[in-house]
Amino acid sequence: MKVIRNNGEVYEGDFSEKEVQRAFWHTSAHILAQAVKRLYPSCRCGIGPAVEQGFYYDFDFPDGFSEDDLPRIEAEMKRIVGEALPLERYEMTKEESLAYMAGRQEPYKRELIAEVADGERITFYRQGDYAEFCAGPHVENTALVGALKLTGVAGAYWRGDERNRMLTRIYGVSFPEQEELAAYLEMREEAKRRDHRKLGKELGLFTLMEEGPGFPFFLPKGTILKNLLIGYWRTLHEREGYREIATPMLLNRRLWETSGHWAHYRENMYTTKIDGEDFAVKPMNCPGGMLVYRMEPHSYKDLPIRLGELGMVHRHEKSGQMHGLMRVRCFTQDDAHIFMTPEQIPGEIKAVIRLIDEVYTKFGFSYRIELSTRPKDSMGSDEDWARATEGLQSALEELGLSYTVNEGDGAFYGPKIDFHLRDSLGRMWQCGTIQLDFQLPVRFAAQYTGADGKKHTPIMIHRVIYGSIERFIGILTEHYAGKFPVWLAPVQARILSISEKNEAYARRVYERLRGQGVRCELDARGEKLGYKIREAQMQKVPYILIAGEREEREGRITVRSRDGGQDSKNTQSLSLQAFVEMVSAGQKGAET
RNA sequence: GCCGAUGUGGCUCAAUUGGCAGAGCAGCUGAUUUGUAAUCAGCAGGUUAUCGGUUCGAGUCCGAUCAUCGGCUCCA
Repeated sequence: MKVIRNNGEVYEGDFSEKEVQRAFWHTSAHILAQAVKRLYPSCRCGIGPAVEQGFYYDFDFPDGFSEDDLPRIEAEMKRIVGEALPLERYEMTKEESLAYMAGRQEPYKRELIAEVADGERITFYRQGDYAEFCAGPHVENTALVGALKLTGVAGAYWRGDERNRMLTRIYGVSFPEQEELAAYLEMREEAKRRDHRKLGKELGLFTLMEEGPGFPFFLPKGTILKNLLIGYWRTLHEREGYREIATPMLLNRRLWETSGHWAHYRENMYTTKIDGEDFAVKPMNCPGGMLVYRMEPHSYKDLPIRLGELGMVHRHEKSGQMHGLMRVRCFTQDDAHIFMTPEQIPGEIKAVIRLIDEVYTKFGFSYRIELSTRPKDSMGSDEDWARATEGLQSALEELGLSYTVNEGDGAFYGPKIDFHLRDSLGRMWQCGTIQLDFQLPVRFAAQYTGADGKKHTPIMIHRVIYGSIERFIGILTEHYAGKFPVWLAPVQARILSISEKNEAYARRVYERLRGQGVRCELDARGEKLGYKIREAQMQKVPYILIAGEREEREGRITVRSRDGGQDSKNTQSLSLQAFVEMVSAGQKGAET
């Protein structure tokens, strides 16, 4: 497939190449715009780039737009593909293109052109009756788009700024071949099957109620999962020299003024007045941790002090932002605050990065790292920010990790390293974060006595590994498609009786396994075996144990796994002791 | 918060142009005593998210509110 690059050069490559894909999708976006302009001449065009999976185009429809219009547009796009229009690249000066645009109702395009430096050449691409100011690259002909589908409509602010007008964004995907589109749509279906909101309901993990939008209820099985994650976390942190604390949920306004939250984070905080005093529900754990540190004097010999806290925080997120367990209004952070001397910064940061890597690797995640720098609304001196940012950056570089820089995305008190994990739909979610903070210790007048006998201000790290246990559970659920490894499975085994005759034996097996610490359930209902197996498999219980007459005679059980059907690979006859050993081998996952 | 969509028993979904709210699964009762992905029959379950309006009549049309979904913006 030939790609016309913006310098006029023609490059030839396969659709599997990133550059060709982007050009292909970008051309698809132009076909979308061309179709829309043919059907809605009064519509104004914004921008239409290629994205990770497909493309979109932003339009300003003067008369509004609804999803029902998509089929018409899609049909027109197919017509344009059928017309096999060649794409032609040409240049104009800025002045020429502004003059050209003046005759057309395209205020958004004009705005973009006006920002180009004077005297610079501006490229346009033309396909049939449609031409557009565009930096390319493009594929050479609309006929190459063999399969396309418009996948959705959404509002999007012009240039991503919420003060601007909201445009209508139309999303689509396209491929050279029909089969590739079919494969893509099948992938989307699989993602839906893995959706943690669906699985969370089916597996009885959690629920959300109208009475508490954004405040998840953990059901018994979800609570087991949560507690197992916490147990693993505690083991790790004990090994790493952390001590755990628990600070109050509701604290006086004065504390939040000291920390800066009252000034910088107020719109996200739940507040209340009690006996004439303002209180806030904690949106972060750090001020509580600061108070604990400050409670008694410290020597440099005590540092670093690592205080862990599984703290539940509440943040009033705007209504449109909630998303299952991934984005909620109250969540448990696996937080810790590390107080240290400046010399200890590199070692501590690297230790936290290694710990995060250990945990993510254990669950089989690959992750993306971002370094976020000083935001507009922040406190502290430029010098401190520079030192803190440099500290994080050099730790990443010494460990040889690749990362991207996210300008202006830091916390208001310091820069941060973020770790992002992918959900089943390919959306990235921030989980782990390491934030270096020179501000809070000063604001709280935290101190330690140095070797020189003088008072010094410690440096502080805020860090989380899971990020939010809620979000982490959401991602884990999608990652495993609900089939949690044995050590994490809320129910590890379900014992099925075959008839009333062997109910007593099934019950004995159940009691015995429970006594040995296996998380199990008994299904002794008067149903047929096939029915019970079906249910156990749909619940994704790792081991399905059959306790019938034959097993009773031999004092054994038949073990069937949750995957696949009945065959020798999938079923085996075991003694109870052998089964317990098998589970505890899987249980090893809980250890570090 | 913004743009667009959706909201019917616990769950998944029906209900012609506005005309008696229905099914499957789950639940309960009974029968069946079952050998590897759904045994049969009966019963019960609803102020159609909430509030208001139009109409002889509203699940259906209109308005507001709430929640959810796809995005934007923001974030763990």
